Amino acid sequence: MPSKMINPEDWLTALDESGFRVTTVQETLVDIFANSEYPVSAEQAWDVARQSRPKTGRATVYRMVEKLESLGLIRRVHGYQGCSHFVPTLPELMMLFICLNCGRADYLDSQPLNELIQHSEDTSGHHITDSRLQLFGACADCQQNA
Amino acid sequence: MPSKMINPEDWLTALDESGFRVTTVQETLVDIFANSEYPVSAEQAWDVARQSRPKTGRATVYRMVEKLESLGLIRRVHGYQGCSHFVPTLPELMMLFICLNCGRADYLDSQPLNELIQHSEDTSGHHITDSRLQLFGACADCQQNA
DNA sequence: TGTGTAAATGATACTTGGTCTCAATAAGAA
DNA sequence: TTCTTATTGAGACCAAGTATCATTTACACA
Repeated sequence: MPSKMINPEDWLTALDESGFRVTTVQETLVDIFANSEYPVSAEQAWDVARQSRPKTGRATVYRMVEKLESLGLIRRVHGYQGCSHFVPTLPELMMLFICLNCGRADYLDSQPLNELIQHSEDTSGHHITDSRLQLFGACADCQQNA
Repeated sequence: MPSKMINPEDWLTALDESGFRVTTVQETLVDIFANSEYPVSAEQAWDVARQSRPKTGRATVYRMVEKLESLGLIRRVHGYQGCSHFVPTLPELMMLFICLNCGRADYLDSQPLNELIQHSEDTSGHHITDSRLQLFGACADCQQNA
Protein backbone atom coordinates (compact mmCIF):
# COMPACT_ATOMS: atom_id res chain seq x y z
CA MET A 1 0.00 0.00 0.00
CA PRO A 2 2.69 2.56 0.67
CA SER A 3 4.21 1.66 -2.68
CA LYS A 4 1.20 3.24 -4.40
CA MET A 5 2.22 6.65 -3.20
CA ILE A 6 5.97 6.29 -3.00
CA ASN A 7 8.19 6.84 -6.01
CA PRO A 8 11.85 5.83 -5.72
CA GLU A 9 12.64 8.33 -8.47
CA ASP A 10 11.47 11.14 -6.22
CA TRP A 11 13.83 9.94 -3.51
CA LEU A 12 16.77 10.04 -5.89
CA THR A 13 15.74 13.52 -6.97
CA ALA A 14 15.54 14.59 -3.34
CA LEU A 15 19.02 13.18 -2.67
CA ASP A 16 20.36 14.92 -5.76
CA GLU A 17 18.78 18.24 -4.83
CA SER A 18 20.26 17.99 -1.35
CA GLY A 19 23.71 17.92 -2.91
CA PHE A 20 24.39 14.20 -2.61
CA ARG A 21 25.86 12.40 -5.57
CA VAL A 22 23.62 9.81 -7.11
CA THR A 23 25.38 6.45 -7.14
CA THR A 24 24.44 2.90 -7.96
CA VAL A 25 24.39 1.84 -4.32
CA GLN A 26 21.97 4.62 -3.60
CA GLU A 27 19.64 3.41 -6.30
CA THR A 28 19.81 -0.12 -4.94
CA LEU A 29 19.09 0.95 -1.38
CA VAL A 30 16.38 3.43 -2.26
CA ASP A 31 14.58 0.66 -4.11
CA ILE A 32 14.81 -1.63 -1.11
CA PHE A 33 13.44 0.87 1.38
CA ALA A 34 10.85 2.48 -0.88
CA ASN A 35 9.29 -0.74 -2.09
CA SER A 36 8.80 -2.75 1.07
CA GLU A 37 5.44 -3.06 2.82
CA TYR A 38 7.31 -4.28 5.87
CA PRO A 39 9.66 -2.41 8.17
CA VAL A 40 13.26 -2.95 7.02
CA SER A 41 16.39 -2.76 9.15
CA ALA A 42 19.83 -1.64 7.96
CA GLU A 43 21.15 -5.19 8.36
CA GLN A 44 18.27 -6.59 6.31
CA ALA A 45 18.79 -3.97 3.64
CA TRP A 46 22.46 -4.90 3.56
CA ASP A 47 21.61 -8.57 3.02
CA VAL A 48 19.19 -7.75 0.22
CA ALA A 49 21.55 -5.27 -1.40
CA ARG A 50 24.36 -7.80 -1.56
CA GLN A 51 22.22 -10.19 -3.55
CA SER A 52 22.37 -7.88 -6.54
CA ARG A 53 25.52 -5.99 -5.53
CA PRO A 54 27.79 -8.33 -3.57
CA LYS A 55 30.48 -5.78 -2.69
CA THR A 56 28.08 -3.40 -0.96
CA GLY A 57 29.65 -2.28 2.30
CA ARG A 58 27.94 -2.35 5.64
CA ALA A 59 28.90 1.22 6.53
CA THR A 60 27.48 2.45 3.24
CA VAL A 61 24.08 1.07 4.17
CA TYR A 62 24.16 2.77 7.55
CA ARG A 63 25.26 6.03 5.94
CA MET A 64 22.39 5.78 3.48
CA VAL A 65 19.86 5.08 6.21
CA GLU A 66 21.10 8.19 7.97
CA LYS A 67 20.67 10.29 4.84
CA LEU A 68 17.21 8.98 4.09
CA GLU A 69 16.13 9.53 7.67
CA SER A 70 17.56 13.04 7.83
CA LEU A 71 15.75 13.94 4.61
CA GLY A 72 12.54 12.61 6.16
CA LEU A 73 12.12 9.94 3.50
CA ILE A 74 12.10 7.06 5.97
CA ARG A 75 11.20 6.91 9.64
CA ARG A 76 12.15 4.56 12.41
CA VAL A 77 9.65 2.04 13.76
CA HIS A 78 9.93 1.78 17.53
CA GLY A 79 9.16 -1.26 19.63
CA TYR A 80 8.77 -3.78 16.82
CA GLN A 81 11.68 -6.21 16.85
CA GLY A 82 13.69 -3.59 18.65
CA CYS A 83 13.94 -0.10 17.25
CA SER A 84 16.08 -0.61 14.20
CA HIS A 85 13.54 -0.98 11.41
CA PHE A 86 12.39 1.73 9.02
CA VAL A 87 9.37 2.45 6.85
CA PRO A 88 8.86 5.11 4.17
CA THR A 89 7.40 8.39 5.44
CA LEU A 90 3.96 9.51 4.31
CA PRO A 91 3.55 13.04 5.71
CA GLU A 92 -0.23 13.15 5.96
CA LEU A 93 -0.39 9.63 7.33
CA MET A 94 1.86 9.72 10.34
CA MET A 95 -0.12 7.33 12.52
CA LEU A 96 1.67 4.07 11.95
CA PHE A 97 0.03 0.71 12.54
CA ILE A 98 2.06 -2.49 12.56
CA CYS A 99 0.34 -5.88 12.46
CA LEU A 100 1.93 -8.13 15.07
CA ASN A 101 0.85 -11.14 13.05
CA CYS A 102 1.99 -10.46 9.48
CA GLY A 103 4.31 -7.56 10.20
CA ARG A 104 2.83 -5.31 7.57
CA ALA A 105 2.78 -1.55 8.07
CA ASP A 106 -0.33 0.54 7.54
CA TYR A 107 -0.59 4.30 7.63
CA LEU A 108 -3.55 6.10 9.17
CA ASP A 109 -4.74 9.67 8.73
CA SER A 110 -2.85 12.00 11.09
CA GLN A 111 -5.69 14.44 11.65
CA PRO A 112 -6.85 12.85 14.93
CA LEU A 113 -3.26 12.96 16.17
CA ASN A 114 -2.93 16.62 15.24
CA GLU A 115 -6.06 17.38 17.24
CA LEU A 116 -4.77 15.38 20.19
CA ILE A 117 -1.51 17.32 20.13
CA GLN A 118 -3.36 20.63 19.97
CA HIS A 119 -5.49 19.62 22.93
CA SER A 120 -2.44 18.45 24.89
CA GLU A 121 -0.65 21.73 24.28
CA ASP A 122 -3.68 23.69 25.47
CA THR A 123 -4.16 21.67 28.65
CA SER A 124 -0.52 21.04 29.64
CA GLY A 125 1.15 24.31 28.72
CA HIS A 126 3.98 22.44 27.02
CA HIS A 127 5.02 23.38 23.52
CA ILE A 128 4.98 20.21 21.45
CA THR A 129 7.34 20.12 18.49
CA ASP A 130 7.53 16.43 17.69
CA SER A 131 5.42 13.35 18.23
CA ARG A 132 5.63 9.64 17.77
CA LEU A 133 2.52 7.47 17.67
CA GLN A 134 2.54 3.82 16.90
CA LEU A 135 -0.26 1.33 17.07
CA PHE A 136 0.09 -2.42 17.20
CA GLY A 137 -2.39 -5.25 16.83
CA ALA A 138 -4.03 -7.51 14.27
CA CYS A 139 -4.70 -6.03 10.85
CA ALA A 140 -8.07 -6.41 9.12
CA ASP A 141 -6.72 -9.16 6.82
CA CYS A 142 -5.20 -11.21 9.60
CA GLN A 143 -8.43 -11.04 11.63
CA GLN A 144 -10.39 -12.42 8.67
CA ASN A 145 -7.99 -15.28 8.07
CA ALA A 146 -7.77 -16.25 11.73
CA MET B 1 6.03 14.85 39.65
CA PRO B 2 5.89 11.13 39.11
CA SER B 3 7.44 10.63 42.53
CA LYS B 4 4.26 11.94 44.12
CA MET B 5 2.31 8.97 42.94
CA ILE B 6 4.98 6.28 42.88
CA ASN B 7 5.91 4.33 45.97
CA PRO B 8 9.06 2.20 45.82
CA GLU B 9 7.59 0.02 48.58
CA ASP B 10 4.78 -0.99 46.23
CA TRP B 11 7.30 -2.05 43.63
CA LEU B 12 9.09 -4.28 46.12
CA THR B 13 5.73 -5.75 47.14
CA ALA B 14 4.92 -6.39 43.48
CA LEU B 15 8.27 -8.11 42.97
CA ASP B 16 7.72 -10.20 46.10
CA GLU B 17 4.21 -11.20 45.07
CA SER B 18 5.50 -12.23 41.65
CA GLY B 19 7.74 -14.77 43.35
CA PHE B 20 11.00 -12.86 43.12
CA ARG B 21 13.21 -12.72 46.15
CA VAL B 22 13.66 -9.27 47.63
CA THR B 23 17.34 -8.41 47.80
CA THR B 24 19.39 -5.36 48.60
CA VAL B 25 20.29 -4.70 44.96
CA GLN B 26 16.65 -4.72 44.11
CA GLU B 27 15.95 -2.10 46.74
CA THR B 28 18.78 0.03 45.43
CA LEU B 29 17.62 -0.20 41.82
CA VAL B 30 13.94 0.25 42.59
CA ASP B 31 14.81 3.46 44.39
CA ILE B 32 16.80 4.71 41.43
CA PHE B 33 14.09 4.07 38.86
CA ALA B 34 11.12 5.03 41.00
CA ASN B 35 12.50 8.33 42.20
CA SER B 36 13.83 9.94 39.03
CA GLU B 37 11.95 12.65 37.17
CA TYR B 38 14.19 11.97 34.21
CA PRO B 39 14.36 8.92 31.97
CA VAL B 40 17.06 6.57 33.26
CA SER B 41 19.03 4.03 31.25
CA ALA B 42 20.38 0.74 32.56
CA GLU B 43 23.93 2.05 32.24
CA GLN B 44 23.05 5.19 34.19
CA ALA B 45 21.31 3.14 36.87
CA TRP B 46 24.41 0.97 37.08
CA ASP B 47 26.61 4.02 37.64
CA VAL B 48 24.32 5.39 40.33
CA ALA B 49 23.93 2.02 42.03
CA ARG B 50 27.69 1.56 42.31
CA GLN B 51 28.02 4.80 44.24
CA SER B 52 26.28 3.22 47.22
CA ARG B 53 26.93 -0.41 46.32
CA PRO B 54 30.24 -0.65 44.46
CA LYS B 55 30.10 -4.35 43.66
CA THR B 56 26.79 -4.14 41.83
CA GLY B 57 27.08 -6.14 38.62
CA ARG B 58 26.13 -4.91 35.20
CA ALA B 59 24.10 -7.98 34.33
CA THR B 60 22.14 -7.62 37.55
CA VAL B 61 20.98 -4.18 36.49
CA TYR B 62 19.86 -5.41 33.09
CA ARG B 63 18.05 -8.35 34.70
CA MET B 64 16.29 -5.96 37.06
CA VAL B 65 15.24 -3.66 34.23
CA GLU B 66 13.77 -6.68 32.49
CA LYS B 67 11.78 -7.66 35.58
CA LEU B 68 10.50 -4.15 36.21
CA GLU B 69 9.48 -3.78 32.59
CA SER B 70 7.76 -7.15 32.44
CA LEU B 71 5.80 -6.28 35.58
CA GLY B 72 4.78 -3.02 33.92
CA LEU B 73 6.42 -0.90 36.59
CA ILE B 74 8.68 0.95 34.15
CA ARG B 75 8.34 1.66 30.44
CA ARG B 76 10.82 2.40 27.75
CA VAL B 77 11.17 5.91 26.32
CA HIS B 78 11.65 5.80 22.58
CA GLY B 79 13.52 8.31 20.50
CA TYR B 80 15.10 10.32 23.28
CA GLN B 81 18.84 9.69 23.40
CA GLY B 82 18.19 6.42 21.67
CA CYS B 83 15.66 3.98 23.02
CA SER B 84 17.35 2.74 26.16
CA HIS B 85 15.90 4.98 28.86
CA PHE B 86 13.02 4.13 31.18
CA VAL B 87 10.44 6.00 33.24
CA PRO B 88 8.01 4.70 35.84
CA THR B 89 4.62 3.65 34.48
CA LEU B 90 1.49 5.58 35.45
CA PRO B 91 -1.40 3.57 33.99
CA GLU B 92 -3.94 6.38 33.58
CA LEU B 93 -1.30 8.75 32.26
CA MET B 94 0.19 6.92 29.33
CA MET B 95 0.80 9.94 27.13
CA LEU B 96 4.41 10.72 27.81
CA PHE B 97 5.93 14.12 27.18
CA ILE B 98 9.67 14.68 27.29
CA CYS B 99 11.14 18.16 27.37
CA LEU B 100 13.97 18.39 24.86
CA ASN B 101 15.50 21.19 26.88
CA CYS B 102 15.60 19.97 30.49
CA GLY B 103 14.90 16.30 29.83
CA ARG B 104 12.13 16.03 32.35
CA ALA B 105 9.27 13.59 31.79
CA ASP B 106 5.65 14.60 32.19
CA TYR B 107 2.62 12.37 32.04
CA LEU B 108 -0.62 13.42 30.37
CA ASP B 109 -4.10 12.01 30.72
CA SER B 110 -4.57 9.02 28.39
CA GLN B 111 -8.24 9.59 27.69
CA PRO B 112 -7.69 11.45 24.40
CA LEU B 113 -5.40 8.63 23.29
CA ASN B 114 -8.02 6.02 24.16
CA GLU B 115 -10.54 7.88 22.05
CA LEU B 116 -8.09 8.17 19.18
CA ILE B 117 -7.46 4.43 19.31
CA GLN B 118 -11.17 3.69 19.35
CA HIS B 119 -11.69 5.92 16.34
CA SER B 120 -8.76 4.32 14.49
CA GLU B 121 -10.12 0.84 15.10
CA ASP B 122 -13.52 1.86 13.78
CA THR B 123 -12.20 3.47 10.63
CA SER B 124 -9.33 1.11 9.76
CA GLY B 125 -10.76 -2.27 10.68
CA HIS B 126 -7.57 -3.19 12.51
CA HIS B 127 -7.73 -4.54 16.02
CA ILE B 128 -5.41 -2.42 18.15
CA THR B 129 -3.93 -4.13 21.20
CA ASP B 130 -1.03 -1.86 22.06
CA SER B 131 -0.02 1.72 21.51
CA ARG B 132 2.89 4.00 22.05
CA LEU B 133 2.54 7.76 22.07
CA GLN B 134 5.31 10.13 22.91
CA LEU B 135 5.41 13.86 22.66
CA PHE B 136 8.50 16.05 22.59
CA GLY B 137 9.06 19.76 22.91
CA ALA B 138 9.62 22.52 25.42
CA CYS B 139 7.93 22.15 28.81
CA ALA B 140 5.99 24.99 30.41
CA ASP B 141 8.86 25.79 32.81
CA CYS B 142 11.51 25.93 30.11
CA GLN B 143 9.35 28.23 27.97
CA GLN B 144 9.03 30.66 30.89
CA ASN B 145 12.73 30.68 31.61
CA ALA B 146 13.71 31.11 27.97
C1' DT C 1 35.25 13.63 -24.50
C1' DG C 2 38.96 13.70 -21.16
C1' DT C 3 40.69 15.29 -16.52
C1' DG C 4 40.94 16.94 -11.68
C1' DT C 5 38.89 17.05 -7.36
C1' DA C 6 36.00 16.03 -3.75
C1' DA C 7 32.43 12.93 -2.30
C1' DA C 8 31.16 8.26 -1.75
C1' DT C 9 32.53 3.62 -1.06
C1' DG C 10 34.37 -0.94 0.91
C1' DA C 11 37.20 -3.32 4.09
C1' DT C 12 38.09 -3.71 8.50
C1' DA C 13 39.17 -2.19 13.18
C1' DC C 14 36.82 -0.55 16.89
C1' DT C 15 33.15 0.87 20.34
C1' DT C 16 29.04 0.35 22.82
C1' DG C 17 24.92 -1.66 24.61
C1' DG C 18 23.44 -5.76 26.00
C1' DT C 19 23.62 -11.17 26.88
C1' DC C 20 25.54 -15.64 28.58
C1' DT C 21 27.93 -18.59 31.76
C1' DC C 22 29.18 -20.24 35.95
C1' DA C 23 31.00 -20.37 40.50
C1' DA C 24 29.92 -17.90 44.80
C1' DT C 25 26.43 -15.80 47.73
C1' DA C 26 22.21 -15.04 50.15
C1' DA C 27 16.91 -15.40 50.78
C1' DG C 28 13.65 -17.72 52.98
C1' DA C 29 11.09 -22.31 53.82
C1' DA C 30 11.25 -25.99 56.89
C1' DT D 1 20.12 -23.61 61.80
C1' DT D 2 20.20 -25.90 57.71
C1' DC D 3 19.00 -26.82 52.96
C1' DT D 4 17.54 -25.55 48.62
C1' DT D 5 17.32 -22.64 45.00
C1' DA D 6 17.10 -17.96 43.16
C1' DT D 7 20.08 -14.23 42.67
C1' DT D 8 24.38 -12.21 42.11
C1' DG D 9 29.15 -10.55 40.22
C1' DA D 10 32.85 -11.13 37.16
C1' DG D 11 34.15 -11.46 32.95
C1' DA D 12 33.80 -13.65 28.37
C1' DC D 13 31.04 -13.00 24.65
C1' DC D 14 27.95 -11.10 20.84
C1' DA D 15 25.72 -7.96 17.61
C1' DA D 16 24.54 -3.45 16.09
C1' DG D 17 26.46 0.46 14.80
C1' DT D 18 30.64 3.87 14.07
C1' DA D 19 35.29 5.48 12.67
C1' DT D 20 39.26 5.26 9.72
C1' DC D 21 41.51 5.35 5.56
C1' DA D 22 42.98 3.93 1.09
C1' DT D 23 40.47 3.26 -3.27
C1' DT D 24 36.90 4.30 -6.44
C1' DT D 25 33.52 7.05 -8.74
C1' DA D 26 30.42 11.11 -9.87
C1' DC D 27 30.37 15.08 -12.04
C1' DA D 28 32.05 20.09 -12.89
C1' DC D 29 34.61 22.09 -16.06
C1' DA D 30 38.16 22.47 -19.76
